[in-house]
Amino acid sequence: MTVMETTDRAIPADTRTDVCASAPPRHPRPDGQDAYTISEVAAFTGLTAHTLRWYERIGLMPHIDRSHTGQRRYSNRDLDWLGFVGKLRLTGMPVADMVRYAELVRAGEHTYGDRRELLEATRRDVLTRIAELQDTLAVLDFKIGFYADAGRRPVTEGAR
Amino acid sequence: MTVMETTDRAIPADTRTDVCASAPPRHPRPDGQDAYTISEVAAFTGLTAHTLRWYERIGLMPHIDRSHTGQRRYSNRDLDWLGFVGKLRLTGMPVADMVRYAELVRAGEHTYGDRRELLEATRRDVLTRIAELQDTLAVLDFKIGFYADAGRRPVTEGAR
DNA sequence: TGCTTGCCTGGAGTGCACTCCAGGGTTCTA
DNA sequence: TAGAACCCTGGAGTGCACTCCAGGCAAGCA
Repeated sequence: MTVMETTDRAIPADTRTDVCASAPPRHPRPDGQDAYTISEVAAFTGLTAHTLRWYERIGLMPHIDRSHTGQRRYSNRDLDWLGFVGKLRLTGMPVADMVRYAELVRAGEHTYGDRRELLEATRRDVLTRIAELQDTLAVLDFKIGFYADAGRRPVTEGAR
Repeated sequence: MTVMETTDRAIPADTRTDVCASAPPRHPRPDGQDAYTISEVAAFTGLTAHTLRWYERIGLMPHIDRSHTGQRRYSNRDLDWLGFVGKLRLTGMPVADMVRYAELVRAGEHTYGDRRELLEATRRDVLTRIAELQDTLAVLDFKIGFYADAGRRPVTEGAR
């Protein structure tokens, strides 16, 4: 195990639980299992099997194990990665940028700096988006307030 | 003036400034002018002229005045509307839903209830998105923290 | 043994939100 | 009054992120 794909993987197993306590929650998944079919993963993640195969094709996934007949067998590690990708997707990050991050992860530890930069840029984007949304919320509240008032006023007076 | 297109328009001119004081800020625009060419509006809003024409085609804009030669002349009211549309766009609302809202506005005052419902649904979406983004922020901070630590540790120890 | 279900692949298709084009008229500045 | 810059229209094209299809292999089971 030389390359880490998500942060908690880098931590030795004996100290793992402590760190995971502060780590974000993972996708719900059955215990004691580490090999899932594509349809199981689709059910866990909410993505379609099509999308999972497509993610692999474009280089967004690490290498996925295969059964002796060639069917995909996803590991818990893959599920972690998909969980993170899901978060990035929520930020509106283009898939191409996620692929770039995935490439950095595959490239090894010497890309830590680049990875951090990319995540920090994403972080700034997220903060901007939150601010925009809060701004929008204010506008919505203003308008909703207007319509609420209008509903309380007699129909003939007020807006016109 | 029987139909209001944005809330502040419904308020008589003499009481307007009071209400606008609590209203969200508008697009910056020159004073004492109420007719803008499409390229001026493009500059104010950040949209392209193409997009502005397309918005009109799909029914997202109210009727836009024309000069005697047929060129569009946008009013301050149109700019207000575009500002609001911009906010809705930030929420990720599909254009089709915005068109629906625009239709309600065109339909008249009896759609106040529907408009309010639509805005309240949007408000709920916005709150959900903000929560998702804050969640994502936590994940990003966790990972950024990891990479920051890794940078402070000697290369040979730590992650592996 | 046949049937259903699930999975595989490369490649084509879809929906959304623009974005551009061709061909032509209008407005501004020198 | 000429040339550049701007604006008009209908319709076609683009990029993104999936989404689906055809044709075929493999496993479970009645």
